[in-house]
Amino acid sequence: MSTLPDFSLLQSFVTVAQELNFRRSAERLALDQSALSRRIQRLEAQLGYPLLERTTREVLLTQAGQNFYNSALQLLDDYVQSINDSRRIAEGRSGHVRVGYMAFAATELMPHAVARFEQQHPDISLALRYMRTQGQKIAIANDEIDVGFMIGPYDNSDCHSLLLSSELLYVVTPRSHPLLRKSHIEPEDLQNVPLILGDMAEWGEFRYRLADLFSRSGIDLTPTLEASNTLALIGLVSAGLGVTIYPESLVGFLGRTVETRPIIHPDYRSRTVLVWKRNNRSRAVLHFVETTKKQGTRR
Amino acid sequence: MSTLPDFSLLQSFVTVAQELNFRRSAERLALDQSALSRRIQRLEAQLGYPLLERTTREVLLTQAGQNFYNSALQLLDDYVQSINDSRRIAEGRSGHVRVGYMAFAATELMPHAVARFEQQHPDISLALRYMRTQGQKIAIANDEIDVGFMIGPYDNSDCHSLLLSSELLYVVTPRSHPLLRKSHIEPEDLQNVPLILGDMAEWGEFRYRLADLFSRSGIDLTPTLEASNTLALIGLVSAGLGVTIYPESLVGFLGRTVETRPIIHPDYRSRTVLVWKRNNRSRAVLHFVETTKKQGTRR
DNA sequence: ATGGTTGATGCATATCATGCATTAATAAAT
DNA sequence: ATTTATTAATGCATGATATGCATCAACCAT
Repeated sequence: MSTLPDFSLLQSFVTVAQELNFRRSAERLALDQSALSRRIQRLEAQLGYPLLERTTREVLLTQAGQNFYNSALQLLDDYVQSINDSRRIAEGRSGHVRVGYMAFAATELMPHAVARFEQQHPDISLALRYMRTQGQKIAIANDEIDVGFMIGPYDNSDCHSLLLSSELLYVVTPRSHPLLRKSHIEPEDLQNVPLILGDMAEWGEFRYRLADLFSRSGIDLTPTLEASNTLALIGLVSAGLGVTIYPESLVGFLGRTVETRPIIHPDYRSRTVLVWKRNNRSRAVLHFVETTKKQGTRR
Repeated sequence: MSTLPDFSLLQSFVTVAQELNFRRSAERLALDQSALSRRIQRLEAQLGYPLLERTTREVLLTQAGQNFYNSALQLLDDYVQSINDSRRIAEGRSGHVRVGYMAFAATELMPHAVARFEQQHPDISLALRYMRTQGQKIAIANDEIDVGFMIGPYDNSDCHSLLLSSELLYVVTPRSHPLLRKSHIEPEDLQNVPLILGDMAEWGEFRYRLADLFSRSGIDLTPTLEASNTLALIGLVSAGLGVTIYPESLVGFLGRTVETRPIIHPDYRSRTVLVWKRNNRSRAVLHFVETTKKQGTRR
């Protein structure tokens, strides 16, 4: 067989296979019934075997025709798909990176990385999703995002982890509070001080790590109040109901209704890492990691 | 895009992508270089994006061209494969029908239909599978069999159903039993008579329908014994442990160790139907149905 | 027996792809 | 710097192919 039957023949056959009637099929294909009849005859001649059994009153598929019909549908679908895939590449969307980030990276780390990356790679599109740390871990494992800005460290043999920042922790107090007499806070200073923290649903990772830190200092970190969002959190602190603990990355975004003091202790730092799967070989993702890496680690 | 680029264009592009030289490619394709140049131009025009970057001295693939080249190779391969698959079907048996049957059709209905069909269509092969009614319903839905001889009626909008037989039900008793005084049985006669039936795993559909029939007569049809196969069933009846109920189609295959009496009641009949999917357009299947239909409905 | 519908066929025509000749561009050779 | 050789693109006449129209044969319903 020197030539493959053309797509117009495949599409014609698919229509006839569905209608089992030449007149209606010709109508669907916007051509004369006689032209359709000849197309099908040409197709069967080129293949060398019949696809249809027909009288002037009845059209049926042969077994080969049934099989060919199924294949033809798949072929046509794959073809259109490949044309569209190549078009996307031609139109400049040569890559795509799905980025997850949590609150601490939302103020500087992620925006700076994204801004720099888009400047250097305008042809690669990004999809940004706010997601708490635990959710990012799952989403990376499930290939729902490519990279994640999360609280670290994160030791997972399936993933790379890049340290982006290691920040001081700050105590946030009402405008008038005994702790403000000191220029900096030691963990022991927080013993028996009413504490207001974000709830576990949103701040789980942070809470878990704080509890770990304080427990090593022999301090039970049980909040007297919890809040679901930062506005409520800061509102409660402003009202004098207690203090909270913030990473440095968020301190610059506080209003004038509260005061802050750094916690001085070699271990009391908040780390943010960029995580991505070891087996993610996407060039776009590797470009993103390179760009973020070049920002340097903020200390 | 109203038309898909034809295979001759794909094949031409694939050759150019491999040679990266129009003259050599035209030679391979046995056509004039100018014709090849226009083919590639036509292909790029229909796709709407460039596949090649070229001067009079150099031909390169664009990113889209690279991607399209990979897809085109796969498509062409799949196409040839599907043509050959369908040819094998066309050249081998011109058809194949997968037939399911359950016990009641095993003695006459299915064998007669098969014998007649093979005589009329020696070119179509059959695959017979014993399968209880419920299993046949699933197998038809999952395209594991084409037609099924099953207990009916079976009302399913996705399927055709052809009534093949409507048979009397018989009571099978030991050689000596009080019920044998009567020439025929009425449902009420079975009240309080020990009953032995096939277990639900093998006889589920029959059991379900019997229970429905008897419940309408106010009779609780709970067997005192169950058996997994007919040999055990009839053995228990012979031994005087109770009676069972059989459809007419199986009565002729009983031994001399038991006696039978028909159940006379307008509703107490066992129906066998042939079922096949409405969207199964296979000519072979339709022939099988026609042949079975011509046997007439046994009453 | 008649009428309506459907797939196939003959024929003239429209449409499209090709080969030939030529041109413009470009790299290699001098 | 100039010349030569090679290659992709273009104009044009021609050949090849597909189509629409009219018609026919087959077949089912009435």
